[in-house]
Amino acid sequence: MRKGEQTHAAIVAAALELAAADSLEGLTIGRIAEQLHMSKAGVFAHFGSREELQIAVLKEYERRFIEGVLLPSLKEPRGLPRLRAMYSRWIDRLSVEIEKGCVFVSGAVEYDDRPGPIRDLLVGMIRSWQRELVRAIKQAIEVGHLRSTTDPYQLVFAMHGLVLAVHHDARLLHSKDSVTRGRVGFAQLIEAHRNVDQPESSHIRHHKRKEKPNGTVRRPAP
Amino acid sequence: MRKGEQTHAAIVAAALELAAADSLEGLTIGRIAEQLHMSKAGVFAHFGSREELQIAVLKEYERRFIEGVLLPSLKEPRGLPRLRAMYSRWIDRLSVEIEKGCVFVSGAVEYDDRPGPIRDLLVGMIRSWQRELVRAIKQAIEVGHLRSTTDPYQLVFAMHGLVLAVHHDARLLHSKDSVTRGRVGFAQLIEAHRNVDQPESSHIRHHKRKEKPNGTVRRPAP
DNA sequence: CATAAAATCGAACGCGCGTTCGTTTTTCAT
DNA sequence: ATGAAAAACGAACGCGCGTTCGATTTTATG
Repeated sequence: MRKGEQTHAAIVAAALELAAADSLEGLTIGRIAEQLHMSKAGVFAHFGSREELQIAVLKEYERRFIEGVLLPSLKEPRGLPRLRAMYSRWIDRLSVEIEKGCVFVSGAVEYDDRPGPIRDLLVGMIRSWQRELVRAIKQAIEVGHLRSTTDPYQLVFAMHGLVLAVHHDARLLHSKDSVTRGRVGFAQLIEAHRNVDQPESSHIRHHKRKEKPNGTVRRPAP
Repeated sequence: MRKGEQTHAAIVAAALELAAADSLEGLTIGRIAEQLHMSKAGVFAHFGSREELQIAVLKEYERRFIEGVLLPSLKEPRGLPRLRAMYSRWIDRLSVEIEKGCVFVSGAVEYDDRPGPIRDLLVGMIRSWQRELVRAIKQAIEVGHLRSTTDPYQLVFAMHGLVLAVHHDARLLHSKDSVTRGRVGFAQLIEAHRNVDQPESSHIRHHKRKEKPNGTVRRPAP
């Protein structure tokens, strides 16, 4: 049974690569089989349907995103440093994927009108990531890095827009400096919401946490 | 020969509708024929190839965009009013298309990796629109509404990102207030680049134009 | 009204797709 | 080493696609 899992993983890996280039909907069992020197039926047997294969690809993509973007950022201190890390690694990942294409971006467009399990999965993943961003922003407000007037989701909205613009300018318009523009845009965005009273570099954060000893501060009363 | 042009236009109109829902690449001659109660061959004969049909659809889309977004905005006075009108009408158009889908947005993703005449046409159209936005921003700087430190294309980049985010949140995430978020984001963006010395409402603009009587000011020395 | 031209049709072709199924090969615990 | 289980195969099916082509209908002009 070990061989099975092995090729299963190889198929997902190859499919992930093809999906990046041609999007999830462009995935073709024949092309995967060709790249792996297998028969179509051999590839097919591992999943039972093309849709199951697409779902496996999407889940693997999210796994890598969490591992490469979210988890390392959580090691940064709460507030702006962590938020900056999340955005920066997000852009980092995108700028690598720009050569091939990004499954989240192309999937978002392809499945915005195609109901089904794939769409549901994709929406769940993006919502989950946005929730993490909102949480990080709320923490940045709590520790005083961002103004309390900042609307967390509005900021996520603008950040997401910048990411989409980076993808658009780089892939469609072949712009060389789209990644730079994405970073500049974020810097300006943060500057506009920065709390001038309490600079980010101060270490008051730690004192504050001692004043409020209960660990998790998410979900302040609405 | 009059009947020919008539059905030709009807085909383009129907195709435009289908392309909005399923994107340009999802266009199907069979579906168009079905909707028009015609035969596939009858539809096909008007264009000679699917690609020619897609090109016709794209050109028609641009024609409507120029007519509905660009031209009315040019009637607004130069500076912030005109820039605001361009963005506002852009969003207006998008919020109508949100029900079905936007050809520019889906096309941008579908053709970012698919060379050919359609991609070239799409890129040309988007570049052209961005050029108009850059020009409007430069004028807003000249008349003193925006700070001279404003990087025109960086602002276009951020605006485009907001538009993409509106499309994304509305179509994929079914967000009710994505259009509002798009407008708020733009307002914040403009506020960040506003020239505090010279409020938009002042009419100094006219005096300035008398001082510099040469009509077109585009392309200041680089 | 006749008639050439233009428009539309219906049937068929080749293609690649996902999927099915019986067969064959490989794997792996005994 | 052996035999059952797992994995991979090859051929075929049905489907919808863009496209072709000869026949047919409709249009517009003298």
